[in-house]
Amino acid sequence: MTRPETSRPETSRSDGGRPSAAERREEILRIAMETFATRGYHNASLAEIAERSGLTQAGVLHHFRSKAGLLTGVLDLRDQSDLAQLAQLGEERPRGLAFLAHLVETARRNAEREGIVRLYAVLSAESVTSGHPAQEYFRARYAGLRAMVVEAIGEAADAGEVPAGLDPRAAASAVLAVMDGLRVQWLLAPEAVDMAATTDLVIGALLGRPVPGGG
Amino acid sequence: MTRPETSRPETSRSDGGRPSAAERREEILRIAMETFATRGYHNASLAEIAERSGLTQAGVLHHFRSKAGLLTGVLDLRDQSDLAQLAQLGEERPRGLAFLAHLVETARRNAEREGIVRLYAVLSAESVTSGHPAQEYFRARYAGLRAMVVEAIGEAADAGEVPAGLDPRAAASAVLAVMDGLRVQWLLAPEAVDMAATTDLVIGALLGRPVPGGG
DNA sequence: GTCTATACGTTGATAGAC
DNA sequence: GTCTATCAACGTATAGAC
Repeated sequence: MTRPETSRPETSRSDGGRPSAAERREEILRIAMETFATRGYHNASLAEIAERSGLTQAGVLHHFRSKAGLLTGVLDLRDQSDLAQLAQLGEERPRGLAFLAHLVETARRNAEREGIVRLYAVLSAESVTSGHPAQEYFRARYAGLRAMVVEAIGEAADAGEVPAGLDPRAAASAVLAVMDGLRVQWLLAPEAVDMAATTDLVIGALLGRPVPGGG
Repeated sequence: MTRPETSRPETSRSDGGRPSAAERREEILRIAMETFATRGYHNASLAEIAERSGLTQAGVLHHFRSKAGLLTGVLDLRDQSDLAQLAQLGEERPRGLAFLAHLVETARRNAEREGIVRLYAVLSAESVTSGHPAQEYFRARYAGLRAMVVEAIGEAADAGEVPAGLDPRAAASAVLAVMDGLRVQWLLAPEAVDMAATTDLVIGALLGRPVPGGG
């Protein structure tokens, strides 16, 4: 599921010539992602996305039938993004503690991908507003992510790596919540927050791992 | 500290007659709060706020000079809200572990105040978008809250209630982050998330408190 | 203090030429 | 596939009557 577009070979050419329709779509999506991340969905305008794409507004709407459709397209580009890539890993994802370590690693990488961080921070919260076109996307996303973390905690528990009384569902919510919350704090004050270290701190604490240098 | 306005006695009357200016302002702010919480700032319109207030749009702008001014007014109403009431407590706030317990209590109460939860979830994330009028407010808010939690952890540490190696600043970010992140998850799926219990779980884990029923 | 009227920009979307 | 032209709707804000 990494390629939502049906890229027809006869129209796809990556040389310096005129971009194919698929390439245009991809370019528009890339710019739309940045714009939604910077402005939020409602405050972003097709005109701005169009201008930055070197097209007119009508040109953009030739490739995506509506603004909401454009947002959907951006969210479907999730394979490059953030946590959601984990959903792409399918059955090959890391198990148990390794999965939780993967979350920390994701947080670390995200500190160098502000655009992605911003996109998810802004859109996930905006999605709770009434009638937001991404509401179902985020509801499903959180449900899926929670289930994955619950599963990983279960695997770790089977290996005896989790304190006996830990509620896996609460812990899963907590891990995802701390990652989300850190994004906003980090965007507002990057020097004051270490997303990876703090995520690791919480995961370690939940698992009963001794704090570094302490007891 | 429940009355931010300087209520001038000669204009303030709470009988059934025509509302005073101060009462009008308060009513508009209440409705604006709900509207910003439901729609977000950018997607909320003065027309909707006005209609729900029983005024025209021009009527609303007589009391607040601009939409941004209205948002500022809403945020200044923070004494009824959420975490921010802690900032109001000033020197009388609970200390050490009691402060952290207060955060959990706040989360518990918030489960019955969806409007406040929604307002802060939506606006805090929206504030990271470019040029957002509440950006400075939230930057200062997080800085202040982090400092308060750091201080509380320090007090708890002095009482020997904190693991030796715990980084107070990371822990403070983590506690606030988990509370923020839980808000979004809870708004999207209230039955799947227990904000208070999960906040308590994280705080307890960071403090090295044994998990309930386990060890 | 509230209204009507209005100015004036911006929005998303469509129609149709090329 | 991209454009120009156009649209109706909506946005905030102001002026001025009452």
